[in-house]
Amino acid sequence: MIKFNKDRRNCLVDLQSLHQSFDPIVSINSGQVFLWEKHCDSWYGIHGERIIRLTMVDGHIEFASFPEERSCDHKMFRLGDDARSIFEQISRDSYVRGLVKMYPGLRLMRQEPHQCLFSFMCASNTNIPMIRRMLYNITRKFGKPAKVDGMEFFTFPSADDINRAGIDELRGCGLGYRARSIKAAAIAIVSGQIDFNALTRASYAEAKKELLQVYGIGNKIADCVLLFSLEKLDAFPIDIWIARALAGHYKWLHEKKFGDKITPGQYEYLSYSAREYFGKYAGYAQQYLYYHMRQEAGKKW
DNA sequence: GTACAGGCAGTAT
DNA sequence: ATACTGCCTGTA
Repeated sequence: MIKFNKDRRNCLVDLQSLHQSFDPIVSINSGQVFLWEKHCDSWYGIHGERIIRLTMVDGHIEFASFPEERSCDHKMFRLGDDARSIFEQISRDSYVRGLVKMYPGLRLMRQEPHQCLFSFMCASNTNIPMIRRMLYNITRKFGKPAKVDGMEFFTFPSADDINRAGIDELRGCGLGYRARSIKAAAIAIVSGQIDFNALTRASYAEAKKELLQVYGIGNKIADCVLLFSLEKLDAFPIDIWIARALAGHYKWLHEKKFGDKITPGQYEYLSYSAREYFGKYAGYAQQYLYYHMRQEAGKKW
């Protein structure tokens, strides 16, 4: 079964119909949500070269990818994860335990690394509607058109596609100063300086070090890519929302204060502490904290 | 007008 | 190490 909240970006999916034994529902995390749209009874998303469709049919979900790819759903929604074990781990913390019950289906979604990286680079110092606009423009300008259900979508361009574009063309997508960073990231990927497969096999520390070499990639963006795309489930990205959530609920963080910006020192302290505290699935805990903060704040996606 | 939005890099202490 | 600043662009 698939459920849609009133706030249209939040998409909940029943996993039982997707052959997951443990828990019922999955929700799309913030990173990938940028390019999802609802048309009629279906949600359509861009996943690299593919268009994804989720449809509610008689109480269960129908998953489709265009072009079709076997076990695409399995990969995207992390159906191979041992959800029970993960929830047990992060539920050692009583606050997160409450959130796991409150949002029983929230999960991580596995994203295409380059799409994830470019998306979070667009997200710096701006808001969701702007991010959506930038990415929408990028897909229309550099992606390939793909027709699904009579509607025209655009795939997410490869690093190569982006690299072929000039910085001015990128700016034309409304990226502003981010154009330079995105170009630099595209070059890093195309040149092989950043090798996502290698980084997936590498340790958290090693992979993060490599990502930070690239112009435009800092702590936050690196941790997002590590968590959402490079299998580092202990990565714990810190943004101002998470920082507030941590400060509001965890006494052991109170000695450190912060204003509306997070300094590198604070980032290091918060992220490291959270990884130690929540354990090897800290990133899952992060998603619960993040999601709850956004719900509380009543932000519209 | 001006403050602000889910960072980052460069420069100066 | 830490603090300060500029940066595109749109909205309130």
